[in-house]
Amino acid sequence: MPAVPPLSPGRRRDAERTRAELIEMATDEFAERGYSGARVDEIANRTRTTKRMIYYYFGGKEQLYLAVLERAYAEIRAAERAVDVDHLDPVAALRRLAEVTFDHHEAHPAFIKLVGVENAQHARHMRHVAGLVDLNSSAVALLDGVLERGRRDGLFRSGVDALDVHMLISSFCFFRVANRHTFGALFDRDLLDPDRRVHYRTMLGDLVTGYLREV
Amino acid sequence: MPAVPPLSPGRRRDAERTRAELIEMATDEFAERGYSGARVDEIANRTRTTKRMIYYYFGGKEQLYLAVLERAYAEIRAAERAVDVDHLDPVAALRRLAEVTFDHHEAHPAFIKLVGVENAQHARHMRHVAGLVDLNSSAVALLDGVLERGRRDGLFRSGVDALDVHMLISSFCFFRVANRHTFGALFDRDLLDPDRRVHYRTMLGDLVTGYLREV
DNA sequence: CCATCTATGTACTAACTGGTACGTTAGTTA
DNA sequence: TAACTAACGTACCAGTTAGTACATAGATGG
Repeated sequence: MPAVPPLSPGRRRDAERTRAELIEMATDEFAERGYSGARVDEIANRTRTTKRMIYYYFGGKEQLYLAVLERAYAEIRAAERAVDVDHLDPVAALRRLAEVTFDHHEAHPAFIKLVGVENAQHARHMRHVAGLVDLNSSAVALLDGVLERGRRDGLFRSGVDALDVHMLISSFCFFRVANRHTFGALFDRDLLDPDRRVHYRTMLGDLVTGYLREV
Repeated sequence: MPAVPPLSPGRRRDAERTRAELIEMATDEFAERGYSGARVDEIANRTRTTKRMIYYYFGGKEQLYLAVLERAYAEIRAAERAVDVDHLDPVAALRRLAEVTFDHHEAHPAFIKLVGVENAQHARHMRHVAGLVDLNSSAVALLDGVLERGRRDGLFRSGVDALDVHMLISSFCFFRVANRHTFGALFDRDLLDPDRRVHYRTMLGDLVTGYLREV
């Protein structure tokens, strides 16, 4: 008789699965209702386990929230690493980076909401998540390399800070996702309408490259 | 004996003052803690009156929040009306409009937070505040007039939507205020540092006029 | 100065909510 | 297969919080 797989799919007790399921559902709940609005009971009810397990694995609501933040940023890390801009000319590379951010924001609304939740709390929790600073700094370093290449080639003007460009890209992408509801209510325009997606994606590229171009 | 002023400043019972004070403090509390995070008791404690008055004047937490939202937008309405761009050339007018938005965002962080709170709730309450749509539409109409003038003078390229320009301006200003905490934590840069204020204000003007310029 | 209504304060309650005490079962190992 | 431990579930508690019943004092008109 061959040994059954060590972790069968119908397994009753599976620490990893329970943990992952809690984080998954907690992500939605925290993103949807904010930190204090999120209900521990509701998170548990969405899973196949009980509230008790939140305290067993994480210790409490706050630590669960921290775990959610950590995983959300870890996912972005993975996505950003996939970008390879070295074989593109500076202008195309800049556009590519902006587009990756654009796509990422659109594909991860829950993450965007978590960023909003964190800011509402003055980023108090985020400071406790190790490695975040290094991660994001490297993203800016990548951008800085592209700008440097562009300056050398005489394509970009000098005196432009990479972090400012990153901020510009982020602000455009963030606003489109985060504020779509008030914007829609005030101007009757859905910023996430698929028919306008290409338009805004191109607009962002035009903005960024336009800002870098020599006058 | 002359009659004392009908509404003396030290007046014990003053419905208007009590109402206004409640809205004032509720604005801070809702902006700081979000809708569900805000505590009715805390709002009352910040005023010279009691929680009872919230129910007496507004009916409940939700209606108080609505009153807060309404007043916040009414204040902006007044500020935006003060802008007079007709005597400026299109490029200068465009910069001026962007700067007014920039300044307004910086001066009203509580309002920015309320916008975030509203988006977190899918703008559910905002739809019930009458007159908001007209107000904001007129702001875009103003912008549209400037763009039209610029096109006629051959200064701006055609095919640019006023609402898109408005979105660009808003996104830049909004992000700088709303996300300063996470941005500061991740990149160790305070976006609201007074020393960088002029830089970002100019950057926004460059961005907008650059986007409109013919290539 | 009296009658009346508006504005206000106090003291509650019912429901909610994060957290926990305690018992039980599944998987593992000797 | 017995003993042991990690994983899990139930039932509950204590603190909090939006909302309210009720009493009362200030303003106002006659």
